[in-house]
Amino acid sequence: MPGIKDVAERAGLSIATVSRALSGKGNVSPRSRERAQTAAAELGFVLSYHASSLASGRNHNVGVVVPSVHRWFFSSVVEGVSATLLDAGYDLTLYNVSEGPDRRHSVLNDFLLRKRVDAVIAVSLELSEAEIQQLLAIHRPIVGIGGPLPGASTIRINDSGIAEAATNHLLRLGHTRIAHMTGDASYQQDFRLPGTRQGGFEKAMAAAGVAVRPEWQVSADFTIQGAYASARQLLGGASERPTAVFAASDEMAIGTILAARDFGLRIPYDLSVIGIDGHELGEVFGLTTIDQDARGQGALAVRLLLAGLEKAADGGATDTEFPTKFVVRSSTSVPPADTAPVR
Amino acid sequence: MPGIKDVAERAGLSIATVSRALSGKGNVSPRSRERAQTAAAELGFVLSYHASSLASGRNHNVGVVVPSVHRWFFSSVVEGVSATLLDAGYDLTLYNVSEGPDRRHSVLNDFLLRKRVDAVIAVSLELSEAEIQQLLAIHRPIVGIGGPLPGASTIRINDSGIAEAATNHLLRLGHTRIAHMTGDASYQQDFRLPGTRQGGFEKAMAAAGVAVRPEWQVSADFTIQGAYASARQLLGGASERPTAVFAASDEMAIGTILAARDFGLRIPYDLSVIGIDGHELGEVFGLTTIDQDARGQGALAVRLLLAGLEKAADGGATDTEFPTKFVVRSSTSVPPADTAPVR
DNA sequence: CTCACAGCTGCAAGCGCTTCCAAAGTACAC
DNA sequence: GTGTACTTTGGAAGCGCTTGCAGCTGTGAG
Repeated sequence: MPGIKDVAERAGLSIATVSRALSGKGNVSPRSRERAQTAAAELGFVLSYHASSLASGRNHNVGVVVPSVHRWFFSSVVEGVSATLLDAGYDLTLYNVSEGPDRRHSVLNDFLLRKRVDAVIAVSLELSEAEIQQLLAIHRPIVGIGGPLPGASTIRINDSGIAEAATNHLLRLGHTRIAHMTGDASYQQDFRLPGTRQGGFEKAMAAAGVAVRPEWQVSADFTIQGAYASARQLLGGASERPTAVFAASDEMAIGTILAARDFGLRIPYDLSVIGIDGHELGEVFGLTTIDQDARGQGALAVRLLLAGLEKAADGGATDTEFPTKFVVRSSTSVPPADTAPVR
Repeated sequence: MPGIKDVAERAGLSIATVSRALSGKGNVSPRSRERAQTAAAELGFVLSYHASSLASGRNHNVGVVVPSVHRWFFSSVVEGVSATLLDAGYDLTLYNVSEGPDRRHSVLNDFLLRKRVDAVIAVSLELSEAEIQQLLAIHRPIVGIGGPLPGASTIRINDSGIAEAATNHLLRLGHTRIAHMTGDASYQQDFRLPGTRQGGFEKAMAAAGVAVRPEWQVSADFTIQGAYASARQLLGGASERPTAVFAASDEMAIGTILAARDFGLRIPYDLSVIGIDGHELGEVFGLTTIDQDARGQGALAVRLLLAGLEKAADGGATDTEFPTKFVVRSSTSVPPADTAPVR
């Protein structure tokens, strides 16, 4: 394996100059730069990552901690992060902590803290106070996406606000019998957010003077299949049926639609459904939703981090609200005429 | 930040002994080990990743190259890989090359080759001859999953065989009007496998003496939404309708089911559908499928790699066929009675 | 009691770069 | 021609560990 020394010899330059030429830092005459690059190319030489990092103290590597890359939101974010990082010449070290607190703990201790990363992006993690302290203690830029991370910069959407907007959309259409499917991920403690969306729903309902019926408040695990099961209960029960469902995620909205179809309910004539996310499948189901550009959030997170890294600015924690977009499709409309089906 | 030196002083040992104690290599008396560990813990010291790597020549990091973490198969594999690597104390550097050949090229050149990884796992990548050579040239263990990678070890399922099995399942039920939805990902050159599954389908059909109708051979991009669009064409056309569809992936099978429902077709009475994958959503749709344990494949890949790394065995390229499992649910049954709906 | 051997330990030489520093070269104005 | 202010260059000191080597200690056998 050729080393920088070999390149230097071949180019007739000193090691120092080759280093500067190849890394682009410092002043090097165009001629020297050219010669260094040529020599490096001829030898098939690339700088050793570890040696560079050790000597310079920089890693060009950011750690991304996610609950599970297998889920829509997280994999979308990771795609955005990945593309942006790669463009910037950074590596992405992925920590998929789907296996619970233990895994999370070992990741924090054995990996992140081992100075391997210049920065970390934490997606929707629910960390303990101690864990947050650990993270902050390594004094590296951190940004949290979609989850509270006291002390660090965060990117989030206005969960409460969009939940209100979604609910208001239904209310304005004339619905009063509105169910809400909230996210519940007790089986996996890493999730976040149910609260705020539910809060927005309740706020909008209260503002409109419409009662929230407890039996129409259901929950699911954010998956299509989980929502499907919950929706079957909601819609198939002996009690009165809602005329609209606001699901806290598109996947849950889709699960709801599937369940509704099972009962012969037509969307949107018999039941309106609205979600949140901007999931690719939304189009197939004509799903009205509020699009949060997950990839965009990932990309933004990287830009924030890199800005922080370049300036070495400890710039304090900023809290960025990411914009969302209301997408009206065909899954929502006015409620059934007054002769609505009520068993 | 404390260094190993500080630990050594505090423990009253030499740097060398502390290093051996903490890394677990070499002979250290239990007493020294204990003291080193205590001192390290007290100081909150962790070995520097880069320094260790530089000095030892090992990285404890494997690169994973995938076309897109946003897709079911890939994210499943990554989860399996991630969990297994984390257990083994390795880092996972993710290269999500969804943006085409350019991105792939830069990943190979600027990242993987920079000696940052001890090994690489390539998932379903369609690499050029030159790219494969590059990969092999770095002399690190490589394993390919679900894609041919001449010269490297691979893990794959018997695509042709399971496609035959799926087709035979339909044939045995009495179907003769069988459509096949094959995978086509021209928009993204990184994918793999359409060929072999389609081959298995044709083989089974030929063996049964059943004609393959060209108009019943459709393709989609492996997504639910793509398959939905294709299936609408297939099922809504003016021509005769098949009584069964074998889709090359579960997501495409689900897209097909959704399209069928749009036309009022009942599954499986009017149309049988079978897929391949073992997708979580399969249960919701009662989808008959052939389960390839994607997580398991990822885990196996890691085990193969680590085995190779430990032994420094150049062990030669092995080709492992990963077992699959036929899962019969409710989306397949006998074809409609002879008075089948034919327009 | 001595010797061979094995287990421990510490010294010091790197691993392959980056970057400080000082020296040398270059350009321009006076 | 001289002085000033840059730009460009090379020497060399690390970055924070790992590990070969040699010395030291303790053990059991002879």
